[in-house]
Amino acid sequence: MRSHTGRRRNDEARRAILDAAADLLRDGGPAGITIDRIASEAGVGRQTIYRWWPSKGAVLAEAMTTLAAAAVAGPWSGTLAHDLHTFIAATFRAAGDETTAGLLRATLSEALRDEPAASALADFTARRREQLATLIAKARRRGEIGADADVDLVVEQVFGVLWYRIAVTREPLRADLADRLTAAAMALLR
Amino acid sequence: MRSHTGRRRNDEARRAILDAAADLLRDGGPAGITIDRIASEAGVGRQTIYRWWPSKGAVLAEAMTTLAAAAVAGPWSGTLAHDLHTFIAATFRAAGDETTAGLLRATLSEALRDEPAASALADFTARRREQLATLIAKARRRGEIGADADVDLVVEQVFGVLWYRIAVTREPLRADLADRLTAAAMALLR
Amino acid sequence: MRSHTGRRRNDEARRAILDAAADLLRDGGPAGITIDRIASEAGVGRQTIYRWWPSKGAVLAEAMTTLAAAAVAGPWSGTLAHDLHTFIAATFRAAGDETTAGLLRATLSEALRDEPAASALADFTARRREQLATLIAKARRRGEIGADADVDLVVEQVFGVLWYRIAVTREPLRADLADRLTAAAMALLR
Amino acid sequence: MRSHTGRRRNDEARRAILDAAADLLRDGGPAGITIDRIASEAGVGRQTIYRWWPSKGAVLAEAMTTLAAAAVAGPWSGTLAHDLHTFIAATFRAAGDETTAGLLRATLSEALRDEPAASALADFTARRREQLATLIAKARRRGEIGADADVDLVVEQVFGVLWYRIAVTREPLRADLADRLTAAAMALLR
DNA sequence: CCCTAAACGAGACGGTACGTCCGGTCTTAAT
DNA sequence: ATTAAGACCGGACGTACCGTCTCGTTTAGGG
Repeated sequence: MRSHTGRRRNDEARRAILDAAADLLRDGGPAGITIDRIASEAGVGRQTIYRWWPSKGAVLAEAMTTLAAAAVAGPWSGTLAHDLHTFIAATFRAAGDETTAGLLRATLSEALRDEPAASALADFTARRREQLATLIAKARRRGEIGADADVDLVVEQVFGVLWYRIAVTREPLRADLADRLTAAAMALLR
Repeated sequence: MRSHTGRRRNDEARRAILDAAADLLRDGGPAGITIDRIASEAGVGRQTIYRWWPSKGAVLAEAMTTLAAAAVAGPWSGTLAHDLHTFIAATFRAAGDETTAGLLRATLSEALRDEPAASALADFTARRREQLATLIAKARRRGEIGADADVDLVVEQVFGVLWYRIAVTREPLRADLADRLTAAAMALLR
Repeated sequence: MRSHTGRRRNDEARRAILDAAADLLRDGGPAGITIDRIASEAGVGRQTIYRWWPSKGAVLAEAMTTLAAAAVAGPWSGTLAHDLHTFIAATFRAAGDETTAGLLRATLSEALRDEPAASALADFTARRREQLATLIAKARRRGEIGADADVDLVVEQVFGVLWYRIAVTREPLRADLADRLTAAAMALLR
Repeated sequence: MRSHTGRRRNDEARRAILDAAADLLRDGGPAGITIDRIASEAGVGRQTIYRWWPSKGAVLAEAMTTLAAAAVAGPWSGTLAHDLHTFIAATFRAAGDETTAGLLRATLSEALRDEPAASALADFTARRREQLATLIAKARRRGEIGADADVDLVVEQVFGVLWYRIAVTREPLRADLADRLTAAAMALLR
C-alpha cells in the first residue's frame, strides 16, 4: 500500500505510473496500452493520470525520457572518432533494447496524432541532437574537423537511421551499424 | 450517384474510399481519421471497406502508395551525381507536399500499432529503397563508384533523414536538404 | 446468444434491457443500478441503451410502465363502490410487490433529477389518474354520485397516499388500507 | 472571512453549509448539487461536511428541516375546521415556495437511494404527521369529531397529496387546493 | 429469361477506451 | 482539535470507434 501525502503530489504514484507504462509496453506492445490499464497496473485512479499529464502520449514520452536519460554515454576521450563511436554505439544499444524500442514506437505513434505527445517527443529528440552536435562542435574547436563540415546533416543522418529502423523497417540495431555510421560520419566531417 | 456493378467489385467505390481517406487527412490530420468518417465521406457502407482492406492502416497505406506512385522521378541521365539528385529531389518534393506528408504520418502511426498496416508500409518502403539501391548499383556497374562503398547505409541515410523529418521533427523538406544529402551520398560513395 | 436483426431494432435486446433493469432492482435496490450493470446483465453494449433511451431514468420508467401495465384490474361490475375497491386494491397490490415498489422508487428518484425520466413518469401517472377518473365519471353519468363531487381531489388522494407510502414512509401497502381509502372516497363522492 | 474557532465546532461553517445547499438548489436544481459545490460555495473544506454529516442527503435533509421549521402555523382558534385550514394552508404555502420545493425534491431523491437521508426524511415527515394528528386529537377530545373517525388516513391524505404534487406531478400547490383538502378532511372526520 | 450469387448502402449490435465528474478518505499546514 | 485545501482511489457517466452482423436492393452471369 502506498502512503498518502496529503495535499502534495505523491511522487510514488508518479513513478508507479511511469513504471506501469513501461511494463505494459514490454508485455503487450504499443497497441495494448490504455490509460485504464496503466492506472490499474499502477494501482492509481485514472484521474491521477489526467491531473498531471495531458494525454497518454505525454505519459509515454515522459516514461521514454526517463528511461533514455538513464542511458548516458561516456567517458569522453577527447578524440572525435572515438567519442562519436561511443555516443552512437551507446545510443543504438539503448534504443535496441526491446522495452526502450517499444517505448519509442508507442511514443512516436501517439506523437503522430496527439499534440502534447508531439511536443514532448520534439523536446526529447532536440535535446539528443544537441548532445551530438555539441560533441562534434567541440572537435571543430579543437581543429579536428573542417570549418565547412555539414554537422547538422550528420546529426540528422545518425538519428534518422536510428528512427527509421525503429519505426519503419524494425530491423535490429546491431553494433556493426553503429560502426558503419560512425565511419560515414567521420568521412563526411573529414 | 454511383452506379451499381452487381456482383463485381465497384472500382468507383474503391477510388472514392482512397480519395476520402486522403481528403480527410488533408482537412483534419491523422487524429480525425476513422473508418466511419471515411465511409460516410466516400458515400460507402462500412462493410465495403472491411470487405477489401483488413484495417484502417491498410487503407491509408494503399492511399499513400497510390499517391506516391504518381510521383516518379526521371529522366535518367546515366550520371550518378545527377540521377541521385533527381531521385532524392523528386522524393523530397513529393513527401514535402502536405497531403502526402499527412498520409505518411498517418500510415506510420497506424503501422506502429497494426500489423497489416506495418507490412504494407514495409513493402512500400522496401520498394523505394530498392529503387534507390538499383540506381546506385547501375553506377557501380559503370565503374562510377568503388566496389566497397556502403550502398545500403547511404540508402538508409537518405530515407532515414526523410522519415525523421516527416515523423519526428516535422521540419519542412526544403530543396537544399536534397542537395546536401546528395552531396553527402556522393562523398560516401566516391 | 441473441441473433442479430441487421439494421432493424432488436426487440430481444430491448426486452433483455428492461428485464435486466427490473432484476437488478429486485436484487440490489435503487442505489446499485447503473447503466453499466444493466448493459452487462442484459448482455448488451452500453450504446444500445443510449441509442433508444435518453437516460437511465427513461429505461426505468419504461420498465415500470411495462410491469405496471401487466397489472390490470377488473372485471367491472358497474357499481362504483365495488369497482372503486377493485381498482384501488389491484393498484395497491401491484405497487406493494417489492420489485414493482423498487422500480417505482428508483424511477421517482431519477425523475427528481432527470428531465426525460420526469416526463416519462408524468405520462405514466397521468394515465393512471385518468383511468381512475374515468371509472368515477361513468358512475356520475349513471347518477351514482353527485354532480358537484370533487373527483379530481379523490383521485389525487388515492395516488397521493400510494406514492407517499412508497416513497416517503415505506410503510407496507396492506389490503386494509385499500379498504379504508375506498370507504373515504365513497364518503366524499356520495 | 469567517473566523476560526480553534478546537470547537464552528457554527458559522455549519450555517454556511446549509445555506449553500439551499442556494445551489434554488439556482441549479437537484441535479447540480454536489458535495464539492456545496463546500466551495460555503467556503469550506469537503472534510468539514463529512465530519458532521454522513452523506449529502443528510445535509439536504437538515437544510430542509431548518427551512420548514421556520414555517410554523398558528395561532390556533380552538375550532377544528379553522385550525385545520390554518395548518394545511400554511404547510402548502411553505412547500409551494420554489426553494423549499426544490429542497424537498432533492432530499426525497437522495432519501430514495441513501439510508441516512431516508431516516432523516422519515423523522421529519413523522414529526409533521404527528403535529397534524395532535391537532385533530385535540378536537376529538373536545368532542368535535366522532370517536371512530379514521384520523390517520386523513393525515396521510393531506401529506400524500402534498408530496404527490411536489414529487410526481409538479403541479403548483395553490391555495384553493388547501381549501378543498380541508373540506374533504372535515367531511371525513364529521 | 429467370434465378442465384455477390457487392453494396445502411445502420443496429456487443465491445472497449476515452476523458469528465463525483464520492468518500487521507494528509498537510495554518489557526 | 478543527479547519481549508486538495491529492488520492474508485467507479459511473455519456461519447466515439471498432469490427461484425443482417437487411433490402441491385446487377451479373450461369442454367
